[in-house]
Amino acid sequence: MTTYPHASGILLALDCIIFGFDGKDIKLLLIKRNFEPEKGNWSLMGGFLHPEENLEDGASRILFDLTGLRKIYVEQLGVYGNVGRDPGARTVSIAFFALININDQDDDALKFHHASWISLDKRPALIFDHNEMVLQAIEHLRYKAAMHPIGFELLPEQFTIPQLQKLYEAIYAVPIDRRNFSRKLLSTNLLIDTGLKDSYSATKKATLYKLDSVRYREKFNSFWNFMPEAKEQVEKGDAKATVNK
Amino acid sequence: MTTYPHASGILLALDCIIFGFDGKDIKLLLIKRNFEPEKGNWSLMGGFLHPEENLEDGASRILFDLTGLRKIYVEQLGVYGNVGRDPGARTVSIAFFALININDQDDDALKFHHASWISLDKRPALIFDHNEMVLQAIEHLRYKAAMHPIGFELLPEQFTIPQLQKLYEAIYAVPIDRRNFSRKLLSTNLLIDTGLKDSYSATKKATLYKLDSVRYREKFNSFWNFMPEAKEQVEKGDAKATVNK
DNA sequence: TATTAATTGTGTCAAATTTACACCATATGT
DNA sequence: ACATATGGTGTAAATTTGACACAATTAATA
Repeated sequence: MTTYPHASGILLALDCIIFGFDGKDIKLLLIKRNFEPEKGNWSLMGGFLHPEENLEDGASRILFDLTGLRKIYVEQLGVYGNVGRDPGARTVSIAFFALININDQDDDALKFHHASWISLDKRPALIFDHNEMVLQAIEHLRYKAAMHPIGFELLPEQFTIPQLQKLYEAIYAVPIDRRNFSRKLLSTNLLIDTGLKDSYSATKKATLYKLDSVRYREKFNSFWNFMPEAKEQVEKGDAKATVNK
Repeated sequence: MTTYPHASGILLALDCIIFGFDGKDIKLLLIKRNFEPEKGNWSLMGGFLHPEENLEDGASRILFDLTGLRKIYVEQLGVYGNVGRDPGARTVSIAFFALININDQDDDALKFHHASWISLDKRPALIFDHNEMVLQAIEHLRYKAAMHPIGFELLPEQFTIPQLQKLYEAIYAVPIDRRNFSRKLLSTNLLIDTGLKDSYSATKKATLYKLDSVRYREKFNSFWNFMPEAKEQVEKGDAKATVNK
């Protein structure tokens, strides 16, 4: 600090907004804070940046601590630094946006931190400005999903098109036409047919695909509008009409 | 700090990537640093966050200091915090993305800071990780402009469609078809015809429009792909063909 | 003052994309 | 075997985009 005598140090926190998908709803991984201030209240998982650690490494450390997972998809979301946001001290927090496959994480680690997966629409009020962070993260998720096929991080490595569609429908809370979605997705040539079929589905087995990661990186910036216009769109005729004959 | 005894303070810097447009090229506002380390070298304008100041206020303070302007368009771009990025001390820097109308700023303030507007493609190497910040800012500018009609902050309050087109062409370094651009833009109903004509243009006066800010905010998230496919597209026939007769 | 050069504004048509559907296939349980 | 539920492919109409021609306006100039 001798180089910059007039500057004063500030506490730098890292907070993670962690999304998961259970096949039906988008969920958030939240913890019950076990230290003061705000002990016992719901919060994002976070921690302070270590003096000898890079930002993304700090975020990964915190995510590993909570989930037992390495190589989680993380990106910066924004910085929150309003004076007084944390009554304990002047802290500035970097919010990280993380996507994980809900089935991969370590349940014991979760229990240890009093963490739970909570549906977006049932989430409790959070401490400090964590509510704002979550809102920004949701907006970011929608924004990205609108023009890129993202969300693969939220699904197993092998997934079906109907699964991906349900994810998109959850992100936007809007029904999407099955056939148009499928066509658009396939036309990207981003999915590789594994030749396998989903063993879980109760009726006709859906094809399992995996992401062509190389192509995905290359094409990521040839954006497509990925969302259909958000208007009511109920499946009429079609299946119903096929009943009897 | 008594609340968080295990956390240690870190220096928090704010650096601004400032874009301007002179009607032809996108320019960056850079300064010659007048203190150590790296004294005399090209740098982004920056400063340290004050202990009692919000982040955006800090950025605005720094921008005002350099340009003499209030109410500059600013948004967060990202945080740079690699260990060793600043050899003087462990500092973490928040990069801010700013757009200003190049004609508005105060020349005296610029001189005081040894600041210059420099075309993107002629920019010198910058200190620390400022080069990365600029690259990210350019990418951000292109990304945003690809799906939103942005850039109004880079133009005067009243502007013509050809001006806006030149801005887009500068952002992407790609020629755009005049008629298709105009049609697409007008179809958004985002521009209000002021009834006035551009007095500067040498030939036919172009219509001056202003932005419908209310509608702009409302429609911002009904994204359109705003960029034409980036392929060579030369105007053939047309004007040339009109020569003689 | 009529002509020329440069630039702006509007229109048109073909191609590509999107939307809104129908139909068929496959698996399961009765 | 058949009813039911879900997955996969096709197609015609509507909309949007891309690639152009042509007419209008202004200042300089012949």
